[in-house]
Amino acid sequence: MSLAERKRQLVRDELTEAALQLLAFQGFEETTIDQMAAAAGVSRRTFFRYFQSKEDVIIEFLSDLGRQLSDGLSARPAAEPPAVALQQTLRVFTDTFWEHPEKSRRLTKIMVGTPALLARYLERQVTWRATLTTGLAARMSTDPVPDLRPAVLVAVAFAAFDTALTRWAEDDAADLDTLLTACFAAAFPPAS
Amino acid sequence: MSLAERKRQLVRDELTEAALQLLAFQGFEETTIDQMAAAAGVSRRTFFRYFQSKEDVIIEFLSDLGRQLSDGLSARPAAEPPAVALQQTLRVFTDTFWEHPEKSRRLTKIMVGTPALLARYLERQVTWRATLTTGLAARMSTDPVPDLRPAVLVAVAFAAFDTALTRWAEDDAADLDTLLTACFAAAFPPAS
DNA sequence: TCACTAGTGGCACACAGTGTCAACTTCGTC
DNA sequence: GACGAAGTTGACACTGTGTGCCACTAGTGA
Repeated sequence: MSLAERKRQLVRDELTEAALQLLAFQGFEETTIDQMAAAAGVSRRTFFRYFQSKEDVIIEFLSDLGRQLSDGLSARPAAEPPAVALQQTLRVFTDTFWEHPEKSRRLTKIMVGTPALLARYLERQVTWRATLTTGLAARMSTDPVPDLRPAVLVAVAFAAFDTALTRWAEDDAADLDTLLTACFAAAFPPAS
Repeated sequence: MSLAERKRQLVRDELTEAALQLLAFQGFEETTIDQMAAAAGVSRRTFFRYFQSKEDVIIEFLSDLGRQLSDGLSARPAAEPPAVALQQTLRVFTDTFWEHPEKSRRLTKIMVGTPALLARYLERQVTWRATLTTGLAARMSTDPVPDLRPAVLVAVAFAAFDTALTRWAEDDAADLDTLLTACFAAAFPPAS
């Protein structure tokens, strides 16, 4: 990695860390971009050269998850039933979270507890759903336009995931993997 | 309704109608509040006395649906299985839409197609989910905190609903009720 | 006629986000 | 080491959202 790239990464990290520090004891709404930029020692204009919006500082950690998700689904064995394949695909989240457990939880709590951030997350989820739906339709060898099943299955999978994630953010003692398994079991009853 | 109230309603209607007119051939992002206010013949300041945000002009039509949803669920017979009760509860949407079919579809299309509006809708759905979860837990006579099933069932119901709604917005020939039934059938397989 | 109230417009302000430009750093090339 | 291209930055200006405040007006009742 070149010097310029490392410098860029440094500023980026400084910015996110400063943002998290401020958010921790002010809320998200109460923290201004000027404060985050000042705390990181850069100008407001520079902030927007690293992040597209105020929300992006927090949401960024799930930026390239879209590609990972579609890759994950196509990596699952073709014989696997949809519900299992989807559950395993959504493990990219738990895997990513596992790299920085305490930070992930902190971010998730903030995200779930802040309407503006939750909205951005859900907005992004819509695009993930679309890609996974086409992927699932392909492996089910059906056309997602007349056949609603792929879209519904993906939506149900995310419904289970969101429930697990929300609970995980609320309950510090909970384990995300356990919650995920429980939610998928409830969402996809044994018969399916 | 008093004169003052009717006047207020008049301004409100004028404002939403003006907004829809503008949105129809500009986008949502491209339309400013100044334009909407000017088109309705009021000041920008007055706009914010009727709507909390730019999004609210469009999203408003699902404002008191939260209460209707929880009322709807508690009105369902106790013996009814959760999946059926939830599907019937979500009919408040189709019922509401049925009052102004063409307008509802227009609004839904705009909503589904505009990230900012979709985000607001999903944000609101989160609160609906919470209230329906407590309601469903009560009728299942279980505690939603350790028992994840109520939350998951509600989430799955909305997953089915969203899929139906999205498809309905995309396909002009489709019937929302038919789509809803199909999505619920796919989300809650006969075994459950 | 005199308050009282609700609705309104106008003004100022804070903040998010974008375009532009001049200054500066980095890096490869001669 | 000098030089120019390319990338990074700060400063400024500007649009647009959303809010607080105050003065004005119209209707309402005493």
